[in-house]
Amino acid sequence: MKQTELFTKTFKENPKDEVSLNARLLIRGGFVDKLSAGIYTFLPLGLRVVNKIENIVREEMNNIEGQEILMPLLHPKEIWEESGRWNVPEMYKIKDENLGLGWTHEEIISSLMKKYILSSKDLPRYVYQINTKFRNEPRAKSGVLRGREFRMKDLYSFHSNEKELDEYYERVKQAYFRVYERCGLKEKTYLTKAAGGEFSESLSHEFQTITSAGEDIIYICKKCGVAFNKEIFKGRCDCGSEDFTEEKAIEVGNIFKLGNKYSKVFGLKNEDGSNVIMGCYGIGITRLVGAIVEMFNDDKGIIWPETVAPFTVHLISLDGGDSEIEAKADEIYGILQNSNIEVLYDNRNDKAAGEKLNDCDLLGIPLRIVVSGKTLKEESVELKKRKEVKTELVKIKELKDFLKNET
RNA sequence: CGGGGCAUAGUGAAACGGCUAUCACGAGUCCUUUGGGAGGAUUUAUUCUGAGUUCGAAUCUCAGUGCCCCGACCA
Repeated sequence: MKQTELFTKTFKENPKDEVSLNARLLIRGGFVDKLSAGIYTFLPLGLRVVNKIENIVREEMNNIEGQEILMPLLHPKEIWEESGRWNVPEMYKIKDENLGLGWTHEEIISSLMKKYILSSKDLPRYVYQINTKFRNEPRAKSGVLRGREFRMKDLYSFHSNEKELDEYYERVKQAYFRVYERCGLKEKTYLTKAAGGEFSESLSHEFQTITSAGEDIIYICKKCGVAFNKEIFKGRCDCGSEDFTEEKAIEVGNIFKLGNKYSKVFGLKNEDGSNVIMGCYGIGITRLVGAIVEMFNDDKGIIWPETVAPFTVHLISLDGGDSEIEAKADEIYGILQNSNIEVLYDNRNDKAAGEKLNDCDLLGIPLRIVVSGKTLKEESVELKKRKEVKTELVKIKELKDFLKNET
């Protein structure tokens, strides 16, 4: 993608009033535009990141036999009255209060499955969607970390008995860890025991990523590494230890054993009359974008992990209007494209070198390749990784092979 | 939902109740420029909305709206 054609814009100044680091960097870099508190447009750069993350999540859900569906966002009042959750504060109501905007989908999936699960022959079932959620937040804040409208993956599992749920629940846990690993968050993400909330009688598990931008407090057992959310923390770990570290963390996922709570309401039954057992599993996609930004940045901008970066290579032409250098940069752009490398090509010829380089740091694409008169004298280009300081010259002839080994 | 702060070009800022609301950057046009935000010329506003005080309001008062932060809440 040529940067002259890319629909976005970077900003030199931090947005006024915006304290949250992810909001500052995402807005300044032109990844997102804020329409209102907690309501964002994802511009091409930001959407590429969202899509990268969604695809990682999709692959991992498919790996545990999840099947993707897409549920509606307009929800009739009646279906929510079944479970008694029509009047919760989260619900945005529209159309004279006969429709609500979906803030979660237990009711919808349960009433759907009522038609498709007629006996234990139809079990187990694992279905998920990646979709928008609306939530009437009393206080949207912290950039994309807590929005009133956001992207979320929600997986629902249906089983004939508890044992089967328990087994699948463990598989989902592992799949979630693979998602966080692939997003670069593994070291800082802890499986955390938390309250079940209104969804579940038993406890739930959260996946909490340690960051000062987080709004939860968790206690991590120094002995066994299990974490506890402050809301249920009793000062003593299951392993017997009472030695903990306290951390601020952001909840990047949450899994629940719903048991028969919704199957009872919506009449999901096995042939012997017992209730179907359910689990549900959520990952906040756009929250993950924010968490990654909070985690990976420096004073110049974002440092995307390669797996979620909007592009792999940022090619920068410092040609000074010199048509020979420009032609050479075009040629290198072609080489990169032919190698199937996702490349953003800064071919702007009306920008000073400093502005291009600063934009490059702000956007945080993992690998920078500079073409200039200086490098062309050596028949080379200059490579620099965003997360490193050192640069190196690579002969243009050898570039293709070099990148094959790098990426 | 309680508490606090803020609201002026696209962005960031300035302006004692009083002169034509100022500056920087950005953006448009023309020229010169290109290794860390370069220079010149020129263009770029309903001071959030509504009411009030006053000879006179960006500035003071009241109400509303929006945004940010703390707390409460929170798949």
